[in-house]
Amino acid sequence: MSASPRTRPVASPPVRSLRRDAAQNRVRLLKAAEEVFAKSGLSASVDEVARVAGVGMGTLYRRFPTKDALIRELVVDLTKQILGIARQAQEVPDGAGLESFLFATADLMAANRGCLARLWDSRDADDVKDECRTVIAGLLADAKAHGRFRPEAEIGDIDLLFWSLRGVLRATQGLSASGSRRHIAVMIAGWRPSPDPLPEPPLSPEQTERIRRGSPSS
Amino acid sequence: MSASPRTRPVASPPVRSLRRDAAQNRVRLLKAAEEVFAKSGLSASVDEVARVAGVGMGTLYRRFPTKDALIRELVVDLTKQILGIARQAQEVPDGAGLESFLFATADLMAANRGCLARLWDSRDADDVKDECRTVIAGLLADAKAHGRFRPEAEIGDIDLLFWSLRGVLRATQGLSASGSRRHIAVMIAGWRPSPDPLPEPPLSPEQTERIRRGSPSS
Amino acid sequence: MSASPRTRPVASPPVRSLRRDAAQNRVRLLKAAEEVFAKSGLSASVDEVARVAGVGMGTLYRRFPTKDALIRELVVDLTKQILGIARQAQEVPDGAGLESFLFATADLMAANRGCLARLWDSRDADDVKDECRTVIAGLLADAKAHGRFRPEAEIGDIDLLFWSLRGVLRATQGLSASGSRRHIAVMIAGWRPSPDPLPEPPLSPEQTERIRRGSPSS
Amino acid sequence: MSASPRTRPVASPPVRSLRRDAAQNRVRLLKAAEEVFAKSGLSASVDEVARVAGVGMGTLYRRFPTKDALIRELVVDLTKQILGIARQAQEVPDGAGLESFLFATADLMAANRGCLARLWDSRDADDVKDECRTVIAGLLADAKAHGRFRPEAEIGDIDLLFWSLRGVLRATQGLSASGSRRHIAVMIAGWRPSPDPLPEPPLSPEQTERIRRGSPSS
DNA sequence: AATGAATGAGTGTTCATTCAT
DNA sequence: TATGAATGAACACTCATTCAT
Repeated sequence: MSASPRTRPVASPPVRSLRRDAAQNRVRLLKAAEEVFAKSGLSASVDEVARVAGVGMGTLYRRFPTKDALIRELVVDLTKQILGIARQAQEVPDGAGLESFLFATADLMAANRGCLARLWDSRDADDVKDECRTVIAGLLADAKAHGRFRPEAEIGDIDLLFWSLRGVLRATQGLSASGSRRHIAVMIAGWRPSPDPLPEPPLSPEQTERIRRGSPSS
Repeated sequence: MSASPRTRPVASPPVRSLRRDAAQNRVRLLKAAEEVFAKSGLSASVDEVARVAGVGMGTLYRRFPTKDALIRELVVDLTKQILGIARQAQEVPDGAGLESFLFATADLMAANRGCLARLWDSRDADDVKDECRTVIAGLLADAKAHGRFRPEAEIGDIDLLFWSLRGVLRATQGLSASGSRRHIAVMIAGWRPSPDPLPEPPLSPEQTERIRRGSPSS
Repeated sequence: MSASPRTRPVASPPVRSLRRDAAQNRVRLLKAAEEVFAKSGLSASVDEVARVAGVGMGTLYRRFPTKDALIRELVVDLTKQILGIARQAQEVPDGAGLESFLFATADLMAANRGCLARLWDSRDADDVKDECRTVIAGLLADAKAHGRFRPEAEIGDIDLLFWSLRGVLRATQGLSASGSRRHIAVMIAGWRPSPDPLPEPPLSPEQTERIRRGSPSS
Repeated sequence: MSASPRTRPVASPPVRSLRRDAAQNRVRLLKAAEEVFAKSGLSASVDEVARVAGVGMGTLYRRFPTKDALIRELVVDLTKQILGIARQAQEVPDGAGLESFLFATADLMAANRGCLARLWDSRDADDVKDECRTVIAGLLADAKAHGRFRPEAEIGDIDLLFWSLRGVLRATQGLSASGSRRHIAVMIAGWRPSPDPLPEPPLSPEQTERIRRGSPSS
């Protein structure tokens, strides 16, 4: 809090930093949005968000031009955290990175249910998601190389896995993350190498892409 | 089913077809609702449903007293079909009934995405769902007895599986059922008996019940 | 009920008589309308009226071109009955005709509350009402001549009295006619000749007329 | 009230007049509602009220959560004014308070016809109405004690009187208050002590209560 | 910069009236 | 002719967004 060496010099020009209270309001609004959307879904009113944040409507709309932009910001934040987790998982040895990534992400999502509905099927934070995807692809390759995942597993299967996880999290709203952890555990078991091949082919990359690039639904 | 003498000749018109029109409209409305809700979610407007069905607002409200009742009807119809599938699955030998039930249900749900959001977390058609659950519990016991499912599997895990399936179906809107079939295949593989125990405990029956009896969310 | 001399010959052409069942439906509808409107006000739906009458909507609209016409018919019927009472009151001796007319009319209205809201301020049955007014004017003159009513009483004061009576009947819906009878009694007492003149002038005939000819309100 | 030092100079604008606008709109809405309901009845649409007030629908609903609440506010306002009049009437000597109360109330109601339909048969402002009733009972007792009202007069008869007054006011919409004043004058004359007893008994308190506590009708 | 009042298009629903059967 | 299903304009009310203060 003191003027430590880390503090960015006041005059730094490239990103015009928000004034202290403005930034505070921004954070407050994001927290309130997460809370409100987690409780009542994305159809909750912006008035409710502003009320919980303790700011006026005008302030909300000064920080975020539309309700959609507010949600998008939640999505971007969450995506960035997931990317962080994925990168940490790269350090895990013996091809177990993917698994630890999945469990950690499930826990993170359980604590950030507000914007899950928009997490994987909107064009928000596409660059971050692309990077995330690259890292995950590496984790998957590593897992397969170490014999922890079936060789048939493709990156699109991780999409499937996340979509299914979202379904579990949506249903277990208000409960602990144990449901989603159990779900992840079963899915990982399903992806372990096995003499029985999967009877169903994977989604084609085109299909997956169409979904990932899809417009945000209601 | 055969052309029995009782079958009225196709061309006879003047019999009392008033009801037939009404029934036609009913079906048209349900189809339109399924289509519209599948595309735009349950928050789609009833005007849109009526427009797609090609009828006036009043007709919709003559058949279904509220928008909710319309959705409920979709849910009830689908639940009944699922129960039918479950019963057929009871005939499948060697403990494979559960698996064929899961694949068939995934296909059915893929063709009826409109009301999935209400399928498992509303109190609609509770009696049918309860019966469904009983049949499924039998299928699961059978599968476990034949060594096709882990002994740790509980009925609540089937809930988890359906919630995850809903997530996949929601994400793959507009696509074929292949994604959901692949997901089911992986999950079944995950439930196959294995020396590695699942690291996570199941949801308690109380938790599952709380979700199943929950109020319809947005 | 027998073919008495008074019975109009069946073949009489000038008014084409409705077929028996049609006339029955007409009566049933009027009774149902009276009942429904008395219970729920004139804003009750025509569906309800048809339902209570036990006929279809089409039948209702065949007999009465609009809801308004149905109400008007109730008004006309009631007005005719009031005219009948007024004429009978002409036979009462000693200037007491007006008073007996008022009590009798109050009772009649209490039993026909359905259309009271339209009774005195619409243009329905204007000819009958005009005749009614003439007879009442005679009763009033008679009452004044016999010293039973103040000489200051004018025909417009009878309008006032009926309007006030309607207010009482509206308020005492569901109760007996005793409230309205008491009200009439007090008003008659107020109109008895007295040394104290009324401090307020009567409504001008123009004002009264404007109300009587007013458009039907909601 | 005088130009005290505290009075802020008229021209000072920047003080915090947000609330002033809101209050202005509130008053404008109440005036518009009164006007619209007086002209078209309580079934007039809220759009019409908003239009006449010159504000958007949202503003109306910001001030009053439902149409009913708007009407209720009119009722409450009017009831409070009536209570004020009743209290002033307590100062009138010689038992004439009730009469001056009745005339003043008739004038007030004539200027506030919009919500009369709800004034006496809803549970709005019940506490104010109860107090009003107590004061009126005192006025009536005083009038009887001074020989200005028949001893048979009961508080329920004042209800009757007000119901009848409402009928007159409803009918004389668009006219001056002279009709209602004349009506009050006649009723007061009718309640003057007289050797002729009223031929009808009063409403029982139970009956009156049932009406006063009745649900709002259409 | 912050506030919260104002806006108005949109929602679910009703109901007088029409019309196919 | 009788039926009741179909119609659609109208209603009460909501909410994302704008704007005066």
